[in-house]
This record gives sequence, C-alpha cells and structure tokens, in this order.
Amino acid sequence: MTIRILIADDEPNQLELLRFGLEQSGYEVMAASDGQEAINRVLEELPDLVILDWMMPQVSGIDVCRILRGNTITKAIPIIMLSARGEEGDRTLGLDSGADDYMTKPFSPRELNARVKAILRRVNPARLDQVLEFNGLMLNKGTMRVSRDGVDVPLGPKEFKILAILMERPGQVYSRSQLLDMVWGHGVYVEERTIDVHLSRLRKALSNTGKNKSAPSELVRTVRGSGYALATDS
Amino acid sequence: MTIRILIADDEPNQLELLRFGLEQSGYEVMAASDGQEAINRVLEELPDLVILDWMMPQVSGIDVCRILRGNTITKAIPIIMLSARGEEGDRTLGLDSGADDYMTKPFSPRELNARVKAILRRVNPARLDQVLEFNGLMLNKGTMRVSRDGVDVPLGPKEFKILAILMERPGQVYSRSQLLDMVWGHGVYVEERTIDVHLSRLRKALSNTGKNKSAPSELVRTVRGSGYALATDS
DNA sequence: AAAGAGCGTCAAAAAACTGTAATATACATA
DNA sequence: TATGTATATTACAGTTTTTTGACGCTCTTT
Repeated sequence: MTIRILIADDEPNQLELLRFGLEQSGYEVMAASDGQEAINRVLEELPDLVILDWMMPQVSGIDVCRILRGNTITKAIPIIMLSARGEEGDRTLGLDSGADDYMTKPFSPRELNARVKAILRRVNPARLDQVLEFNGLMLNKGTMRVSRDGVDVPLGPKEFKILAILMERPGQVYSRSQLLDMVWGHGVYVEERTIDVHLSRLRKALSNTGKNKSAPSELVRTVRGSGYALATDS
Repeated sequence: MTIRILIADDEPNQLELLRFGLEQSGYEVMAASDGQEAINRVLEELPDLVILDWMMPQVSGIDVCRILRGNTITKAIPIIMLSARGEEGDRTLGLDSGADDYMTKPFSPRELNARVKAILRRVNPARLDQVLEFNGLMLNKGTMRVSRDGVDVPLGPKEFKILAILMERPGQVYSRSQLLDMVWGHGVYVEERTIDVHLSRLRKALSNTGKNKSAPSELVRTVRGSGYALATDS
C-alpha cells in the first residue's frame, strides 16, 4: 500500500527535484506540468497528497486548489502549496484557497519530507507509523512487506527482523550479539556466525531486486570487527 | 445483495473496459450496446446505477436519460453520463437532461470507481458502508454475503468473519491469536492451528469461484511465523 | 429421528526457513 | 608479500511451520 503523491509545477527542474526527494522517501510520484493536467491527473489517479506550485501559467495552483476542493471526490485530498519567497500575501491567499500547508521555495528535501509526513499523519495517522524508509528501501511492519524502488523483496522472518532493526536507526552499528539478542531473544544459543549467513541472505535478496539486479546491494555495510549497519553514504 | 450496474455504450471496447473495471470493484455488471436495449434492460433489471455513453446511434444517452427520468419506476435510479473530451456543451446538456454525474473519456478505472462510489453513497449511504471491497472481492456485512467477480461465494460464519476482518485493512497482517480473539472472542480456548484450517477452507471457497476455478486463489497471503493478510500486490 | 452444515482436532505431507560446517575471499599488519 | 584473522558464500541436513484431508462431534433443519 504505497502512498501516492502528485506534484505539479511548470518548471521542469523544480519538478525533478521534488520527484527525486519524494521518491527517495519511498513515495510513488506522479507529475504534472500545468494546472489543467494536474486536475486531470488528480481525478484519474486520486493520489494521497497533492503538491502544487502556486505560480503556473493558465490555471494557477490556487485555481487547481479551489477546483479540487469543490469536487466531492477530491475534496478530502490534502494539498501543499509552493511559492517563491517574497511573493507577498501568498501565505494568506494560499491557505484561504484551501491548502493544508504552505512552503516557500527554496526548501530542503528534509523540510519537504517533514511537511509531507506531517500532513499525511494528520489525515491518516495509522498508515505512516509502521513504515520505515531508507534510501528507496521501504519496510512496512503492518503488512510485513519490504520493497525496494517499489519492487517487492521477499524475505524470511529472520531477515525481516534484522532489516527492521537496522532500519530503525540507519547508520547505527549493531554487533552480532546485539542482533542475536534482539532478533532471536536472549537465552537462545546460536553461533554468532549465523548472523553472517543471514546477512548474506538479506543482501542477496535485496540485490535480486531493484534496478541493478546483478550488483551486490550496497545498502548494508559491514563494520569489520564490530558488526553491521545500514550504509548511510552521506 | 450485490450492487448492480448497467452500462450502455455502442463501442464494444469501451464496454469491456467499463465492465472489467466495475467487476474488479465487485459490482455486478450488465451491458447494453444501444439506447433501446439500455432502456429495456433497465426496466427489466432495475439496476442500482446506470452508466450511459452520450453518443449512441438511434437513441442517444441523453434520450435514454430523459426517458428513464420520465418513468416513475426508474426515476430515482442514478445515472452517470460519459462523453469524449471536447464534445462541446456536453456538460451542461448532460446534467440538464438529468444525469447525476458526468465523466469525460478517457478516464482511469480508479476515477470511475470513485465516481460510482460517490454517487451510490449519495443515494443510499447505508448500503455502501457495510460493504467491503478488495480486488474483485466484495463482502456485505448487512446481507452476510460475499461475491468474487460478481459470483456468489458461499462461506461459513467463521470464514465470513475472518474474511471481514482481513478486508477491513487489506494487507495488514493478523496473528493467529489476534484472529482468535476477534472472531471467537477472547476467553475461548481453541487450538491456534484451527485458524489454519479455517483459512484453508476460506481459500478453497474463494478459489472454487471466479474466473479461474482451478487456480488456488492468491487473495490471502500467509506470513510465515506471523499470520495472515490480504495479498496487496504492492 | 435423520440429514446436513459447520466446527475443532489430529496427523501426515508439503513447504519454507534455519543453523552449521566447510570453503573461499577480503583485510590488516608485520 | 606472507600470515593470521575476520567476513562471505555455499551446500546441506535438520527443524519448524503451514497445508490439507479425515474424522467425530454438535447444532440446526427437515
């Protein structure tokens, strides 16, 4: 159950920036480059969230917003409005026209993500809390599914749990005995090397999926002498 | 009591597209390929909703609409009118002639479904709320009936309840003990493995129905070590 | 009272997963 | 570069979990 977001902006660069940021966070992104197209696509796709640029030729973001709010079917879809800093009075106008939130450009992917999450949480709290996301990887505790770049990754119970732990704190290094405790529960005697095997399996499963099938996934990092962690490359 | 929809379009492709989309959503679909046939079938079948193509030879969608509105028996049946984008003045004419909603082709199955749901809700809110739908499967809490692709699926009370729970949150994984609590009520002692048996029965019942009778229905997913869930494909 | 439907338990069979050991590879350091 | 140590990978046997058919029981309907 992926969360789907429609972005509308007449400037291609901005559009790509938005798309990249959102896809990195595991959302499914649809794009429109003008207001009319935005309206059509919203009706066709019924996304979970719409992000509109306020300045668009012909049909502006404000117009789109009003139209969507006027339609029974799209009334409830939350909207985030974008505008360049300095455009005066926008805040008021944007919110007046029915947007749920308002962001001035430029903004960081981090900020974008925070806003999106906040809005989605307001609308549908349950749906977000059990989803972990990292670098195109998405793990849903509720449905017990993992996907990479939108493609389903089948995992055994142990691998799933290990990945869940790693994803709770990306970058954090976990020792073998820590993982053993957290996944197997303490008081269970298994060889520490067993962890290695499961990590190998996890890696294989991850690399069998996604864009570059052959390449060994660089998502899990080995810390020699210490343990494993999710590879935060930044 | 399944919800029954009549579709009328002179173009066979369009007709099939509509039929497929609606059946996927669990409605029972009847088709007519011209206006006269549409009128006859509406009178015979008294469907819950009629979807009309605006351009049809001889008796057009508009005509059908007017005629149905003029008849006491069919007066209250909601109508959705379809037209190709660009046909001028259609919107006004369509709505003037008494249609409840209006859709321009092409549209996505998703949009179609949203419109249909909106209209049906407007007409009879209660009837829709106790209906759960997932991937061609339709479960009606009121009538305690389940259908798949429009075909009735006979289920025992236990199987029905289990399916109802699963369908409330498609994809959500429920553990055996959760299901035991929710279906049997807590404080009842039954083997957890009993759940397995009922799920097997449920699956069998589901796969004995629908298009591919022989194929084991992939609707219910087993999550090894955890429980069961409806199989959301993403 | 008989027939039928539904239910819960059991157990055999199938399927999926796990842990270990053996082997290969990589790394750090002398 | 050689060496000892840490990690990766593979194969396999063992184990756990799930699936499914059978059976006896109860409750409802005829």
